[in-house]
Amino acid sequence: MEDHHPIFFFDNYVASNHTFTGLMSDYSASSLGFMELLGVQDFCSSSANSVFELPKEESEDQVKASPADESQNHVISSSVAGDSCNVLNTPSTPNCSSISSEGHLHTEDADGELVEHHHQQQHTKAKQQLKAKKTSEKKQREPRFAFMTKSEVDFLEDGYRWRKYGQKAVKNSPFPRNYYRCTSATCNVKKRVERCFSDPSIVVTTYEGKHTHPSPMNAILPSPATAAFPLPMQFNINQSFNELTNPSALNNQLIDHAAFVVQGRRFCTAKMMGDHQGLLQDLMPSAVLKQDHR
DNA sequence: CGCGTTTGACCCGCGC
DNA sequence: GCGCGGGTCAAACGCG
Repeated sequence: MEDHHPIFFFDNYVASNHTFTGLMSDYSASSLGFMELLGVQDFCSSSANSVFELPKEESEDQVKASPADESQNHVISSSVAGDSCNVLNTPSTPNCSSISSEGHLHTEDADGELVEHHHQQQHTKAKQQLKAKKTSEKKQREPRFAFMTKSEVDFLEDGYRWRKYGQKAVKNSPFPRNYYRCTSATCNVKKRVERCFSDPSIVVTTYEGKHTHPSPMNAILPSPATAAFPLPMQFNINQSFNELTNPSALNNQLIDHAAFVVQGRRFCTAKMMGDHQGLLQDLMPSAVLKQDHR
């Protein structure tokens, strides 16, 4: 491993019992320039249905304030109050089992309108059934985990195979949001990728759900380097996602104490930093700590 | 031909 | 109720 020492900047840190929400920057210059993990946002909480999200405006503000272009020196300002983290009981996308159930309805419509009408009836009926089913089910969003990445490429390789299933324009942004699903048959993990409009160099990637299978690329990924970064817990980011989004993990300190290895570079959560490098030990909401070891 | 992407339509929740 | 915005579907299309 190279002997570069990551320098972390923490802004807008918001602490809660089980979660880390904040922005984290790694200023260690990478000769590869592959990417920099700028933020880690954990959308999971210890209570099952709650989802942590940064309100859009605030997260925009956080990133917006990058000062006059110091290439490597992307400082994220903090004008956000400590409660920038909302707890939402988000209703949404249940694991709907029969969205595509209308396929068998297609008939040879030789009878024109009649068949079409019949088709429509069945169609709407199916929809109503779907709706009834949906409303009766407890709406529950899968755990989500998002991070911001400084990268030139939108789609960051993470070891899994994804199929794009949608693209939407984002309000007030010239950059679209892309929706991906894991291609593995039994796996319903989703991934959302969008570029931050206020800083186009930043890519926001959001994962939702848990992989039910190992990464097909596990074998060729670099192993976490422990020597230069002696942290008790290190994850390869491709493997750690399941752990981070595993509900059982939420009850211990995996979330708070998480370190990532991305392309051989090391990242960790603020708590991890605090405990192991003497930084951020007495975190106040919205605390700002800037250390520059350049 | 199989698999992935594109893209317009549709669905749904939410705020007014 | 209506419009808006986000999320998803699925037919058409492209590519190897």
